[in-house]
Amino acid sequence: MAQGERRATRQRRAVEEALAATADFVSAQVLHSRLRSAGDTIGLATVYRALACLVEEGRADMIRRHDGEAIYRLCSTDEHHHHLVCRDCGKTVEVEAPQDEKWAGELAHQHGFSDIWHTLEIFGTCSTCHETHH
Amino acid sequence: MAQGERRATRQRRAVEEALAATADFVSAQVLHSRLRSAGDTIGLATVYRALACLVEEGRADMIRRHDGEAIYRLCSTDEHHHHLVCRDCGKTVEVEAPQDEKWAGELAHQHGFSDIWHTLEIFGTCSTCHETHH
DNA sequence: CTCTCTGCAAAACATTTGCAGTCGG
DNA sequence: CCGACTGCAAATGTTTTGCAGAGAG
Repeated sequence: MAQGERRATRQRRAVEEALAATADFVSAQVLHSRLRSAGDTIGLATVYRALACLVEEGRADMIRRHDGEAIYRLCSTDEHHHHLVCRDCGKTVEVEAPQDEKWAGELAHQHGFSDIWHTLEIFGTCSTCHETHH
Repeated sequence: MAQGERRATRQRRAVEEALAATADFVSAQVLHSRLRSAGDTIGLATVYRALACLVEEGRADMIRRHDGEAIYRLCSTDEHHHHLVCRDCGKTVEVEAPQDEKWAGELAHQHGFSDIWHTLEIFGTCSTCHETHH
């Protein structure tokens, strides 16, 4: 957890590559089974640990589905942004909210809050999944 | 789950009252221990079931903390709104985002998404907890 | 060599479910 | 009375942790 050094191992690399190969948000579980299917030998715990590192380093985003599962994605930019996520397949579109940044900050400040952090995620069903449904 | 009739029981009422007595978001676990401490005899599973009903009926809101725990609160209005929540004590301020509603809808539509749903929660540390910290 | 990382199995949690008994309407 | 509701314990599903051994630097 606390980074004393942080080593580049085969597994760590594999997780990052798998994450990079996915344009959309994926859960640790899914990522793990993909790696296994691809022939990699890696434990689920290791996937979780690797993801935690990436998030801690600020190289990946983690958001929560409404059902509580955590889903991850490599950050494409350093800037704060939000997502439009398909709740079925996970397909993601990165979007930015015009003035939410300062709006949220000011609002919070007015109420005496500090260390502000905010989420804005839009979930929906993408056209592909919509058709597939029935 | 599916409402065939829905009965008003002592436990159901107790959960709703306890929720009403709390201006802020609370987790099912916390609500349960409060009820127990207050002398009520009620099972944790029942609390979960009661909360699920309230949410289903649209009488309560459920949001997810970043750590994945679900927290609940009675809805004060029927209108869609967002929250400014203290991550330490749970203190909540109800806020509304100017035009996020239509913005999110249009944006999603442009990308072919349907059944839109969105979250916008602002987390921070309220002044009281900020002082308490050190 | 040393110290972090890994795998695995067990543990920790939050939440759900199966069931037999309870009780609202 | 009938069927929804309850408590409890067991089951789930995700994420974390303990530990002995492996491997990066």
